Amino acid sequence: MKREKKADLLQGTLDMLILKAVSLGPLHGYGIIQRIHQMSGEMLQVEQGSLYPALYRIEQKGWVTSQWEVNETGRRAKFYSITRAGASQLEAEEASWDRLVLAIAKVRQAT
Amino acid sequence: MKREKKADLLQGTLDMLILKAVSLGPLHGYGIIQRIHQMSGEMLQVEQGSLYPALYRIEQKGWVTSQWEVNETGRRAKFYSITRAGASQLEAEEASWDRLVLAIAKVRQAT
DNA sequence: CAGCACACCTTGACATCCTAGGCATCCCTT
DNA sequence: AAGGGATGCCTAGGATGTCAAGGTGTGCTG
Repeated sequence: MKREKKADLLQGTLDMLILKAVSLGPLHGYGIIQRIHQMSGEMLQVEQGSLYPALYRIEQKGWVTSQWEVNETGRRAKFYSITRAGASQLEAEEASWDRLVLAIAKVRQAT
Repeated sequence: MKREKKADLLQGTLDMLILKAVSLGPLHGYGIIQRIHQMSGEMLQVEQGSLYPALYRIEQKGWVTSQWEVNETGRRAKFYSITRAGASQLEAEEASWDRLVLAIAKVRQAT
């Protein structure tokens, strides 16, 4: 089983992406994947095996809440909504991301 | 043992930082930590327990070579030099990083 | 009715990172 | 002279997050 080294997105960024996607309005898991894919201009592809554990994790931390509903096509799906705590977590992660991007930019511009 | 959630830098960025630091000239492990710290404007702090395994990994992949030398203060230290393969790996990782930063920026600007 | 998209979930493997140690040398201060 | 701190290397163990690969079921469409 040759493990191709993957790492599409870096560890730690997924929570931020999910929170961002959900912050635009309640959404179910499958839709979150699509929304992130679309928002990123088809650059980011979140795997289901990454998403569902992440959603569980995030819900445990109180950043989102979930409830089963029926979507517009008549299928049942678990809709996630962002909480107040989730919104501030999103802010914090975005700020942290900005700091990291800045720091790495500094390293890269060094001669 | 309460594990404080850390994750100073994201997984996957360390190799790039090390390669960048070494690309400016041969350097030993301890110095790499200091150089990254300094280049980042004191924002990034690489732990020794992260660095040395990473260096071993990177050397195995042929991206750096090492040899014991004596530095200007008379201490023996293992100096790492970047290889041709390491240089192109650095380029690839920087390009990949740019793509990720761009993709996440797109997600974040979505309304 | 076969196949695909939708929608959920779990398991196991894996890489990477951090904490927390250990070891040795040199220099500075007390 | 002793002690501590900085320099310099390393390892072991555990925590985490992601991915590949599987499984389940429903509804639509050709």
